[in-house]
Amino acid sequence: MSRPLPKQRLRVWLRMLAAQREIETGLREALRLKFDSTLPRFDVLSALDRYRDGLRMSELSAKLKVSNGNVTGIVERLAGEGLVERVAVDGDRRAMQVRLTPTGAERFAEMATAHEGWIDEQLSAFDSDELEQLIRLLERMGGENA
Amino acid sequence: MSRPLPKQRLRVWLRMLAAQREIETGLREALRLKFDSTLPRFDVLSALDRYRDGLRMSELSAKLKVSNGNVTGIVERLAGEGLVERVAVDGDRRAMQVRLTPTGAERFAEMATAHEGWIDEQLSAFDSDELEQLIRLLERMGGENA
DNA sequence: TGCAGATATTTTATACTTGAAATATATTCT
DNA sequence: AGAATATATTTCAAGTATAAAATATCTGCA
Repeated sequence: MSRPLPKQRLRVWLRMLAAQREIETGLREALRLKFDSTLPRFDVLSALDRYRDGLRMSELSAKLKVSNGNVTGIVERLAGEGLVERVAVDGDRRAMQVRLTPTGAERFAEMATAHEGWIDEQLSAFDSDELEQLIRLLERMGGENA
Repeated sequence: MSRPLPKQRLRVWLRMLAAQREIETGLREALRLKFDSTLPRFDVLSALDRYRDGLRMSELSAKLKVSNGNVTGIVERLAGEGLVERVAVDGDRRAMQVRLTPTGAERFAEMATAHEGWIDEQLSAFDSDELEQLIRLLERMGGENA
């Protein structure tokens, strides 16, 4: 005799929000204290680290699933810090290619190491099997995505 | 021969972020289109709906786990829409009690019904057993919380 | 009583986020 | 070529979010 499905689903959703918020709060603070940075900036650096040739603004916002205007601001700040650079795309004067500077790459490497450690702590309660279970379940959440 | 634990944990985290973002994007848009409202506002109304006598600003921000200043702004807008009201707490002139207006209660009831339906859709892939599994796993995520 | 410290809330500065409008450049079609 | 349309990006307005400073009030204690 379990509760009705819709309520159960709602409960899962609320629990997920809570877990996420808690972990994110920790990450945000750690990033601020250790690197004087933020999660959105980390996300941008992370995407650019994976694509060393750089990405266009629109590719960047597509990868991160945030709006174009949003990326404009974050990249602007990262450029101000000397961590990324914007170069003209030849053949299309509308477009901008963004990529890590050497400093940015170095910086990101440090941040990524720390980041992985923090997540490892936050999810330390789970063993390999449980993590696999989680992945499988989470992959089916929302819709038809990777 | 599975991948190292820290990487696996990172993968779970990233997958969780993705799922959450996707669902939230849908919710946000639905709330905007159907109710000309937002998720943060919904969250505040939801908390006040559970505590019909009202909550103080600080109780509200504690429940929602957002900063005090943040709640100030959201409540201000909700008050402007006539959905909540702020009343002085007698015995403590520093404090403010916030509660739903009748209009706010009505409005929230509609929103809550729709909200539950949206979540039900987003998590429609899961049956009762899987939802229980998810709850149990998510409850262990982060730290020592409910 | 009166003041030192604690508490409740708002204000401020800064950043992030979106959706929509604006700008600039490309492309397509006749 | 020139106009209409499409694409890439930025700008804008509004809202959300935090941390820290400022206000206002309360409490406990000398």
